[in-house]
Amino acid sequence: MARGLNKAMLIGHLGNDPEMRVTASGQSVVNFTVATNESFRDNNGNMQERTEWHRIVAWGKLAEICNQYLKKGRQVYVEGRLQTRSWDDNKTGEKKYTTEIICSDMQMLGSGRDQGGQGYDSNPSFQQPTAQKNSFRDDTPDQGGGLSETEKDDLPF
Amino acid sequence: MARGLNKAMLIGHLGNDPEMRVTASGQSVVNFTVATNESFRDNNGNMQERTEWHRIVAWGKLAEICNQYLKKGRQVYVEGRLQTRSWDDNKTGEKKYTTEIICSDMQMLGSGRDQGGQGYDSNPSFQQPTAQKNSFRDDTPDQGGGLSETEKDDLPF
Amino acid sequence: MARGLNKAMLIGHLGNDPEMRVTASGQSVVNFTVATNESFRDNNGNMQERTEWHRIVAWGKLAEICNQYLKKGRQVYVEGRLQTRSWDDNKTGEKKYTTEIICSDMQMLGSGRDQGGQGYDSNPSFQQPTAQKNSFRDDTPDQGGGLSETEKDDLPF
Amino acid sequence: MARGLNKAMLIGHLGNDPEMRVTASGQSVVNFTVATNESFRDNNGNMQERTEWHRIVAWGKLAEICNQYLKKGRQVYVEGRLQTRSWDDNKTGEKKYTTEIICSDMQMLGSGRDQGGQGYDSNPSFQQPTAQKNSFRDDTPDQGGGLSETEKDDLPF
DNA sequence: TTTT
DNA sequence: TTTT
Repeated sequence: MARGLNKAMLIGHLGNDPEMRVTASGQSVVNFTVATNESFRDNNGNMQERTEWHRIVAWGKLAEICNQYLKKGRQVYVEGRLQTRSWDDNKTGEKKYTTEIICSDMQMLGSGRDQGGQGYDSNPSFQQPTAQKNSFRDDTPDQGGGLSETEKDDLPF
Repeated sequence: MARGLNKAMLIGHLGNDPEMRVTASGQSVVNFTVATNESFRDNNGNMQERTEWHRIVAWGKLAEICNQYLKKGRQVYVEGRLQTRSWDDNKTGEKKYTTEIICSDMQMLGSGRDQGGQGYDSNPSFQQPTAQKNSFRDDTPDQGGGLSETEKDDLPF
Repeated sequence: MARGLNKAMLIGHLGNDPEMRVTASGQSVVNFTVATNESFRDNNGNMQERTEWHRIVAWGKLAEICNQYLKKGRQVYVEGRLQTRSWDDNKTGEKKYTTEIICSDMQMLGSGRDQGGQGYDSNPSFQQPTAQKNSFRDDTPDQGGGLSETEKDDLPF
Repeated sequence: MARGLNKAMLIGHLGNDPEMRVTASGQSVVNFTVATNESFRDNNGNMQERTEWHRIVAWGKLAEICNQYLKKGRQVYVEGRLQTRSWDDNKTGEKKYTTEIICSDMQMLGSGRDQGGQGYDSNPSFQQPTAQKNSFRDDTPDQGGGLSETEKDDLPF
């Protein structure tokens, strides 16, 4: 239920295996990072490469799919909304911020054959997992925003 | 020149007037914030509203258009790529991060009549500004990434 | 539940009032067109304008929101998936095709004050309609694709 | 140079090898189709698959890259704008329409190792082609729309 | 800090 | 920390 648009779309590779946990209220949540690469010609005419790293968060059934099928190195499409969280750094007492993509859609790209996966697509009975944010979720209190403070304290990041 | 996809798309309202400056090398750069609003029903069934704030950076001709036509409160569509910058906080000596959207396309939404603009669309000869990132730029060193360290030190954020 | 990505995103103005109907199975469906404008410089250096027309279809609760709040001339954001239908032209016996955007998200843009609407935003108690495709729908057979042939014959376009 | 937004984004597989030609005015143009797949549960609870076919057109340098590197079966990301063309069917004298995606960005997905390509990524000196629509093009008369009638008659579709 |  |  949006007024306005807040959308991020990435195609890149996972920088680490997904890290999964369950909140106090029983919600699954997964975190991973995705690198997007861009090449451009610098002032001297040489090709340069820049890598941008993105923090991805997925909830519920989508979290479980990410946890089960994604691995470090895997190429993915990720769609979601941008969210900036703040927290107090205990050491310095300062407020810190981090921007994450709250994932609502994920697609595995490539065949998986050479992506370090556990070979799901060599299994003929494999059903490509459906990675759209589970729809019964869309009308429920929004994850992340709707979390109780207890749950927020629980978050592994 | 991308390998992969790194795209953000917003529809929201400016939280402040654009702030423009020119780098040491003569590049125009503008900064502004955009709020996206989302309403959702909380655990108790009450409508809640969440506002997400986004930091927008535009370069070159697009910066000048943003500076000239956008005002606090104006509704806009913004498209760009996500970029996370880090800097050293002089007070604490810590590394800090901020994520921005490097704007490549901007569209003004609504009629402008009631958006605090300077009435550009009451002028019959007005040509809606073209807000696509100036194209001769696409092959040149990418702004933001391609900046010299001097210019980076110069940045007003 | 997608494998792959099939997404269209538009910002434009309605070319007609939405046309609503209910299928034999009781599903609401609405049709309208959206014009997107593009200006470019032609070979002789003159500014030219091109208008592209898009056919939009919405189902269920989203159809009802579109029908209730959208009017010819209104500026909207529309997101959906591309779908090409074919039918047999009775006169010529030939197969014909049309491509539509099956809408999953709609946002009204601008204030509505000068958009020929029925003044919803002058009503202080107005709650901006939520235009995301109703989520309980996402797990049901997909509309449009899942229609019975009877319903398809029924479609008003 | 847009007023409004007209964007399509696909991830899918090529249904045929790209077909390339050069217009009378010397512009390269390439055509290919992309299939996007969607799986959903039908009224009887069985998994169904739907395939949607999209017609892609690319111009200029991007056409040449598509022609050189894409093959039937290859997985790609395609971004572009929707354009509906009409022509007179000589047999029936009727006007017919087709909707295409005028490609402005293309990314090859997966490793290419198992995608029927000519093995470009087994070549260590291979530089991933840059597939963004050539940027000097953005300020020139828009391809497709800016074509002379002669060129349009020439088009191979 | 925006907007409805 | 990914990938080509």
